[in-house]
Amino acid sequence: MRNSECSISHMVADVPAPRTTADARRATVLSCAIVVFARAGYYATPVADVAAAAKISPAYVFRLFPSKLALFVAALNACFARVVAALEAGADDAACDDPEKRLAEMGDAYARLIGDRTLLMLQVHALSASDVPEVRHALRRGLEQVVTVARTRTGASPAAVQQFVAYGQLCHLLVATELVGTTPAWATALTAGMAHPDPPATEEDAD
Amino acid sequence: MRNSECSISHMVADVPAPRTTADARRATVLSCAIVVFARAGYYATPVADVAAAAKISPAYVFRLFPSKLALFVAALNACFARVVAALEAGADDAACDDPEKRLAEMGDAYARLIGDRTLLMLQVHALSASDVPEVRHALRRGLEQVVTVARTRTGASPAAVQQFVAYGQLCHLLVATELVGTTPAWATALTAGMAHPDPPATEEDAD
DNA sequence: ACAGCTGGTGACTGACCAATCACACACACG
DNA sequence: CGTGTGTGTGATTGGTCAGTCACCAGCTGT
Repeated sequence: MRNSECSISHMVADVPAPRTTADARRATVLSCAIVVFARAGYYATPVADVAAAAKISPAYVFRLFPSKLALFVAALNACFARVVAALEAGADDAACDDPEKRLAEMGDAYARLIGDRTLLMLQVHALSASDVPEVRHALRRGLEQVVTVARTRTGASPAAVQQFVAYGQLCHLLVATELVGTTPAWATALTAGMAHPDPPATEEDAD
Repeated sequence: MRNSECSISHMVADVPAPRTTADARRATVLSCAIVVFARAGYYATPVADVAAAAKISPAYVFRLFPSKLALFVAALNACFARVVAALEAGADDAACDDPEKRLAEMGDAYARLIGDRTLLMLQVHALSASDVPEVRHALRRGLEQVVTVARTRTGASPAAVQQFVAYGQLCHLLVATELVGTTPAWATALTAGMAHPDPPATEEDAD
């Protein structure tokens, strides 16, 4: 039944990761966790779903991460790391020195990043699970990074940073309620000026 | 073991709500559901907790509401009804005719309403559970009411309404992460100008 | 008193799920 | 070949929870 010797090439994607280091596995599990947790949130997604996405057994997830909570917090931290990186890249793109301009460029970069709902929904779910201390602390750390990078990399005023975060939250609301694609006339006031990249349709909305 | 005949009066507070109509019960269960669901969210709170808060058996909750989902959606609708009522009251309080002023008054009314985190957190949890169609639709209906009342009762511009909702969401973020009471210096930019009434401490934070 | 109706519950079930553990497999290095 | 080390899993367990059902208890009309 083994296919070691019969290494004919029509057996594709059968043993996807035959042997890796635990660290590499942890990284892939983390990426899968971001995607899977972003779908239904912390409480509604069993670790078995993450394991299936990473194509390993549920038991091994618990060897790579001490608990479901630790896995979720790690995924949340990775999520914020990506967000901060995108924000910094956006700030770098802005050649202009005007703080408002640079902040607007950052906003565009964020809008581009969350074209797929993944990183956005993970933050929404984390906010909902913020009664768990570890989640709340991770959330605050992430928000601190965002505020810091917005302040230092653009030189914008506190009020501008506040508005930046507020409209980011508005964006979360509109995307989560699916008010971006089909705007029902009463919501045109809310979606106005929201620079959302037109056709998301990346391949992760399969299934 | 029964205490039917030995109805001596030292058994106080034993049968707290001896007999009511089902409609009255439904109303109390709904109020309790708002409070209890606001604590940990839809997936993390069993209906038994709502039943305990309403001092009835879990089985009876399922007689009063067809399912846990229906109960949650009903609680969410009641939540938005209270929010809209508070917003309208705030608009009525503003004697001024200036749209910006009236909207600001509405914002103050909202800040006052969510002095206790209950209605706020329920909205946060609902947003996290918005992948459930019924929840998402209830959320959109609630948001529609909020936008409509903000537009019609203040006459504010669409951009002002958008900002109103955006800063409401920012308020949700700050309260959920407990960034309002102890602001860690990096977050002063975010909490600046947030008119949060100082001592919440209503009696529902007992237990 | 008895029937019929409505408020209310104990006890159960079937499913799901986090976490554990003994074990299997692959590769080292001697 | 044997022993050790690290990758990976099947099977299980203990617990929780949504939803159901048979049943009880009080009220009303006759």
